[in-house]
Amino acid sequence: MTDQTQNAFRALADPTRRDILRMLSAQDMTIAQVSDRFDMTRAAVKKHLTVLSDGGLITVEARGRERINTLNPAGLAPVLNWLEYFDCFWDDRLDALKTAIEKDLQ
Amino acid sequence: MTDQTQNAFRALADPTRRDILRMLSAQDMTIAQVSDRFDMTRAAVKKHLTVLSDGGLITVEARGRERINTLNPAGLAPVLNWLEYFDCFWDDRLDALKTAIEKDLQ
DNA sequence: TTAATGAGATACCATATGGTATCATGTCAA
DNA sequence: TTGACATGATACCATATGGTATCTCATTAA
Repeated sequence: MTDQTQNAFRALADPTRRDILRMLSAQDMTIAQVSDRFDMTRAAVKKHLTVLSDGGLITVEARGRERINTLNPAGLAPVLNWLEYFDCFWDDRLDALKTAIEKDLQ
Repeated sequence: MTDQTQNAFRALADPTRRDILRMLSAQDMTIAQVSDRFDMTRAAVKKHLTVLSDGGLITVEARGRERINTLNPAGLAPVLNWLEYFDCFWDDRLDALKTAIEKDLQ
């Protein structure tokens, strides 16, 4: 398996990082903008962004003295690819899965 | 989101645990059987199985003095549910995603 | 009954992780 | 030029994590 698979799974393992991804899905943000939404220091948020970048889930682009963080949905590919391996089980137990999803949504 | 979401993502974050899930997709296994396939102690494997169980990704059933570990595909539901949030981006960038998946498969 | 065996429980260790504080650097604006 | 500001970098801390060793318990087989 590629290293990206591990890096992506690791990046997704933290709830703060998953929240950041959702925020970035709405709009690109600077580090300061992301930090404003969390009760932690900018340095801590910066660390999370580095992990997300290592996982290929975001891209960072310099714009003057700012750094624009952008969601990179393609970075989820290794994760989806790994999960696809279990598709055959979902065929068998699709009903149970759907029920579980609906329950989780409640 | 439910606690199961966090527990499931955390369980998937370790490569050993992902390997265990793939093994269990082929057949149910006792702790000893799983341990035989890894270069680590039974106690370490047992810890991983506990994390997988906490994440709802496997079920454990006692049979005599053995414990049968079984894959629970439905436990992936919270993960899939979370990932579904990004479906709208995949619509936009489906080609890039497919390319990324194919690249990851190589 | 008595070992042998599969698993659970606990203590312990090294390192990774998530966080802070602090200082340095580059860039924008007056 | 000179601050002010967004970010980078480093050192440091507490706790989580992945691992081992060891002991105990329950069950199976001789």
